[in-house]
Amino acid sequence: MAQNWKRVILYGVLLGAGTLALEWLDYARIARSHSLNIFVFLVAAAFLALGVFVGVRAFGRRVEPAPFDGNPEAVASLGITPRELTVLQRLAAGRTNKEIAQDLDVAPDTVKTHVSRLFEKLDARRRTEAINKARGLGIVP
Amino acid sequence: MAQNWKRVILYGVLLGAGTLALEWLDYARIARSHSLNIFVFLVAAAFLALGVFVGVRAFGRRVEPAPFDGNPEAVASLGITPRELTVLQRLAAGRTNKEIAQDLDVAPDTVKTHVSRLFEKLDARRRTEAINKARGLGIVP
DNA sequence: GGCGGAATCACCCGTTCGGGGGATGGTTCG
DNA sequence: CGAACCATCCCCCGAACGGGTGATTCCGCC
Repeated sequence: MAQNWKRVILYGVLLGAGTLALEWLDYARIARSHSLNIFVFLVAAAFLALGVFVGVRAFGRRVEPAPFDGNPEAVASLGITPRELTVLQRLAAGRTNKEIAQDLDVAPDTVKTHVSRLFEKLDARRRTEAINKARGLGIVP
Repeated sequence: MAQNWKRVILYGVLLGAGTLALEWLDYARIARSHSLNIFVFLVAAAFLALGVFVGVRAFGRRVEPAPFDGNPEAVASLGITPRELTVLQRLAAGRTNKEIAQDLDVAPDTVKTHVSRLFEKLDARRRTEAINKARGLGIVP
């Protein structure tokens, strides 16, 4: 949300810059010395291109239910600790407790504890359930 | 893909219509009787709006890796049977073998067989792995 | 009419999960 | 300092999972 405002301002500035650039061209002189048709065509083409660019950049993609930004809000509101988050990411990657333990260089029992806590915080009883809920929250891709 | 061509043609026609509309306005007369500034501004604004519209419609969203259409091609190429597919969908929903058995009104051992075959066909050794691969192929949401 | 694929079910066996419980260090904060 | 929290590890135990093998039924197809 915060980024959207920045985006709007950015493109507003871009539009202003484009307008100023046109002024700078001293278009009236061009229009007098050349065909008005050509000048208007150039203006139209330039703004058309600018419009396409702005349209794509400002309103393109998006919409996807969970854009996956790691959703720090959800992580924080659920009280998921950093260590638990790393475990959750590997859990969602389909790794076993033992594999996660080797990845993180800890004992399998430690991973079990983290996973159990994750189950509580995500209100899940199985790892597949935890994966689905984490995905639904955008915590995991 | 086929729809994209239609889309390109449609917007091409739209652009042509816009240009003709401008001609129809007898812009030269307007330009002479009013300020050239105003006229150019109007043209720019109109094409800018058109550009945004075209940009959003032609290039908006898209891109999502697996649009999820149930991907019948992948299902067929992997030789996944209809029954296995229904099992796979529930498997991906995070249900246990026993729950799936109750859903489909069969014995748990039957579900185990289907799941084992799915593992072979998806080249997975764990259900979490199977879920990820099926998702990557767009077979499940 | 037999042959193969599918769906169904069964049994065995070893591994993994998941739920208890408890314990130890280290930090941070009041 | 003590409480709270985090991370780490241990043990027990029942349930679920996964691999292997085999059997039956049904159906379509050559």
